[in-house]
Amino acid sequence: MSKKTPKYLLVEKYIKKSIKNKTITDKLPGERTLAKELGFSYMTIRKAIDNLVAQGIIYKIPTKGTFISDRRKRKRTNNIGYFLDSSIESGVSSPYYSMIFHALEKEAANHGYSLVYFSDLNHSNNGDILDKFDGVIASCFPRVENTIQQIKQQLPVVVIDNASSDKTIPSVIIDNFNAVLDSLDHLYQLDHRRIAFMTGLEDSDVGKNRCAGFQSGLNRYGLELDENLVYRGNYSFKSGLDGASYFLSLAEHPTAILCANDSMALGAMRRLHHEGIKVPEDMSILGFDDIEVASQIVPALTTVKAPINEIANTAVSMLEQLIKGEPLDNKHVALSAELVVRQTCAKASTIV
Amino acid sequence: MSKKTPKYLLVEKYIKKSIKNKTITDKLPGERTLAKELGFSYMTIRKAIDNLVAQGIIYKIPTKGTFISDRRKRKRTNNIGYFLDSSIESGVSSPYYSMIFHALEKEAANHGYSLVYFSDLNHSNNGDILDKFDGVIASCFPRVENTIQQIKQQLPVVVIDNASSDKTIPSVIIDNFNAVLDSLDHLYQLDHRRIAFMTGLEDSDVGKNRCAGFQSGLNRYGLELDENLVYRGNYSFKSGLDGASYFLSLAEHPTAILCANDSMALGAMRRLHHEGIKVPEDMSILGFDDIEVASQIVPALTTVKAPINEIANTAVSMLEQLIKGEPLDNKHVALSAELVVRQTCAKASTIV
DNA sequence: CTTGTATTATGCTATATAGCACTTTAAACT
DNA sequence: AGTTTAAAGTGCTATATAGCATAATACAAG
Repeated sequence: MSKKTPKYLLVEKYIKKSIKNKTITDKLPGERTLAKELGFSYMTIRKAIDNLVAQGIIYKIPTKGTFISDRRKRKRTNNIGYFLDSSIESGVSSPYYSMIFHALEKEAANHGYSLVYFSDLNHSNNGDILDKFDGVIASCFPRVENTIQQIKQQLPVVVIDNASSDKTIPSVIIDNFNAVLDSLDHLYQLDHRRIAFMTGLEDSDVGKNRCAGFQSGLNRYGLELDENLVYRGNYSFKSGLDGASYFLSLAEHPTAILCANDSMALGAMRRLHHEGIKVPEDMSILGFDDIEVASQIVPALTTVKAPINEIANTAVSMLEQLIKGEPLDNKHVALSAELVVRQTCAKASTIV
Repeated sequence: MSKKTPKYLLVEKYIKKSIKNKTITDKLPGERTLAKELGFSYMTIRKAIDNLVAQGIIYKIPTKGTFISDRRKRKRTNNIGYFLDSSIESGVSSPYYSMIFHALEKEAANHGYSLVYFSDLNHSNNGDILDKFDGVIASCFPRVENTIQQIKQQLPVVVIDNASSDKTIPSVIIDNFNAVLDSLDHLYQLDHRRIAFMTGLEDSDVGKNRCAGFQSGLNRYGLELDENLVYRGNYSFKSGLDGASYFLSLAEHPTAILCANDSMALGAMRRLHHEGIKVPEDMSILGFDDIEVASQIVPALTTVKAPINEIANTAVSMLEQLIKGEPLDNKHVALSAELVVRQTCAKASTIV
């Protein structure tokens, strides 16, 4: 095939093979030794080795020797990848994730990294998209755990939104449990007793913990969980619409709806308005996330403010440590979120 | 400083300088010639040249010679940069720009590129951030023209949102003029005669053309431009708030407000609601962009839908052509935007 | 005017050799 | 036992030289 393969290429191949076969495990023989062993001249061996160094396969320390590169020591790209599954509705342009992305980008820039958003491991024409990154921050959902495992094989990963079932992967999440607990508390203080809950997807920790917080809050006040007052949504505006319709179809309406995110709260508000039910006079609404419009709509939405900047800050710092090979003090961080009271919750009316 | 700079480094420096000084313009002298000229040995010169090749500064063709790399022939990164000035409020997480970003990312992925958002040329720790890109799509505003010129020196650029004053830079923009004309038409058909206009920043083409469209629409119907009915906003929610306050302070209220973007429309609606003025019964509101919430709020906003996907599609395709060195048929593309009628515009009430 | 051949220039491969700077190790000397 | 010195090993720089493969050019022959 090739007319004549240069010797230095043969040497390269030989060394590569030796590494793969683990004939060589850590340190290569000295250049002069190798030259004698293989029967080529010193300078020829040198050229081969220099090429391998350029390829990042091995590295040299003068006066010490030549060593096999470990994966971690690959060339720095100063890029961080942000992975968000493409099945998320409107992806990184959704109100919540666009805030996350923006905060991550700012924080990454502060640490000297560029942030690259990707939602697919395979869309890169040439080679692995992961080669572009020093590390990855991923929004974790159960359906995406496989992908995250793949990424983990090659790069340091920090997971946000949900912890991974693989507890070796560091995570930065929101303390959803207590946030929902606080929300429910707020409604209880306003004399609400028939409080409905509009869940998000319950496959994830976020969903589960928000549900658990709701359940636990009810318990605290000695209220029973009425399954009829739980609507299983999917975080979308439309499911907010549908959820509200459902609650209105009940013989006894709830007096308040606690929504697992703001988009559903918006949907609920719209449907209620359409049905002539006033928020907050006739029905209180409480959201989660504090997306930008929450404070802009009429009436302004009472909601839980997700600590976006802290999430970004923490996640990027953790990832940077991993990239540098430093150990983490806390692998799993849960940040608390504050309720921000605006206009969509009022005293429960006695007439329902 | 350095104990002893190796000769090959001196040679590298010398060659680099020669290229910069244009002492060498296209082709380098032969390796042997250079060796004689500089008084170093052939192999030393060779090493220097090989390094420069590795750095991508020059390239060699056997039997032909060694040549200075054209910037265009640098190594492909398969990244596209998206530049959005950091002075844009909430940047890429703003409702409009997050849609743009998301659409660009999808389109870039379709073409095998990753999209990297950046808002600053200088935040990269090591080296030029532009080295990471094959080309750049930039949201163009007057205050940013300098930056775009800098980028243009190194990379192909396509500009969106506004055309650059440098007409050699290809652009993809919205036909704002006709879009506003259509909006005004819509209001006129609903019998509005006192139509207010809430402008965006008038430093850019977007702002100017939306104003011009407004002016021209008035002319078409023989209406006078009443300067009192123009409020100069800045695209922010807050300026929508303020603009509405201003219009309400007038002795004679307008019957409709045409807003240069949706965020201001949202602001206006909020203020109007606060003042007890019903939309659309008492006042019609018309926005621009069709951000996600526009269709979700109550009442749903009548607005102009920006052709986000077409913009992304066109811009990425154009940029790809530039990257490949192919010529463009149309350097400047203007896409038309459609009015989408929802619930915030009604027949003008006779009583004002 | 074409054709074939020789020359020349180019970068590429390969080898041999000499010395430098630095670190580790071993030996020699208090 | 501790210190000093010497030797060996490492990768790095530098040079000289010989020949290869290819392409362009020049030149002579037909």
